[in-house]
Amino acid sequence: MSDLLERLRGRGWRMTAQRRVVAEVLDGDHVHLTADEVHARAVAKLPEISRATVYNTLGELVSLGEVLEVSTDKRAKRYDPNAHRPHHHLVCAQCGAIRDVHPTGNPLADLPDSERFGFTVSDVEMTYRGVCPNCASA
Amino acid sequence: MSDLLERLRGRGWRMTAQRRVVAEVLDGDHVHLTADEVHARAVAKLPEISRATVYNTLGELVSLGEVLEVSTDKRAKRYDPNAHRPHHHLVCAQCGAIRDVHPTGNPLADLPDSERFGFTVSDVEMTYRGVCPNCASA
DNA sequence: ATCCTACAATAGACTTTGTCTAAGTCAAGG
DNA sequence: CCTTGACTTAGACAAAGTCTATTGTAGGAT
Repeated sequence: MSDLLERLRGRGWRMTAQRRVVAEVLDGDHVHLTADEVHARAVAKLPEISRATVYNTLGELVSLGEVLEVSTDKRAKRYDPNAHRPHHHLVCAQCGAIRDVHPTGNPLADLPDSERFGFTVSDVEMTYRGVCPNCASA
Repeated sequence: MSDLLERLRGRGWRMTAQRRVVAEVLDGDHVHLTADEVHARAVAKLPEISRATVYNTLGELVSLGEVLEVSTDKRAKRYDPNAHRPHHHLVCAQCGAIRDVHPTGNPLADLPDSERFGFTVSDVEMTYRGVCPNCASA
């Protein structure tokens, strides 16, 4: 993720303080912030950044394939900067904590033709649910 | 689903015209309506039913385990009356059509301990994505 | 059959999440 | 350093969902 800014510049992105801040906020592993959380953290670094800019920038990052949209809870979308290795998610049913996980196996092969209804199936998204150690001990 | 009303009565549910209508609207296979769609169809059968009642009733049905909430697109939640056989979903990326599917294999077993981060994992939800025959031919 | 009462339904205000627009600002090439 | 088109802004708007105070009613008690 540290070279994200470089890659974006290379793609002809016009670099602005706002975009830099949004990219910085999204840096890290197991980061899955909502747009509002991204905005809150961005404001802490750059008080005059607007909500619309955060939404625009997140949308652009998603279009460029640099960030993934995930919706593990049924509320707001979350943004996942770990777009370069495919992965799935493990979510705590109680506190909502999210971890990136890499199951073995090939779930696409597990869908028989008779269950495809003529669709051309290209992808599968898996959300494991459970209780995290923190909530289990509480 | 036809005996849903019976089961609910057995659970001490107070039966009202509104609840009956919501349950009727949800009847069927491969039914995945949004709350608003449920409301629209309910209004057709019982014009004075309110939006809040539809939301309340859907929420109660979900709590009772009679209906599942699914969020295949990132917009509104959808309600799936097929709560008695576990299943996953296949979604058309273009038109949003949804089918219930039953993959083989045991995805829970495909998540190694090293990828569980101490969670007690109890469930997995899979969303296959692709293009339906209709959209493919268009 | 009628009455009571707790539970259910209603309208509409409110909240959250996200999108759009018109006008001002600024990065980067010339 | 000027220009220009892309970027940002504030705030209005929209969609999805929740909450509240009030009114209505299902179903047991009488």
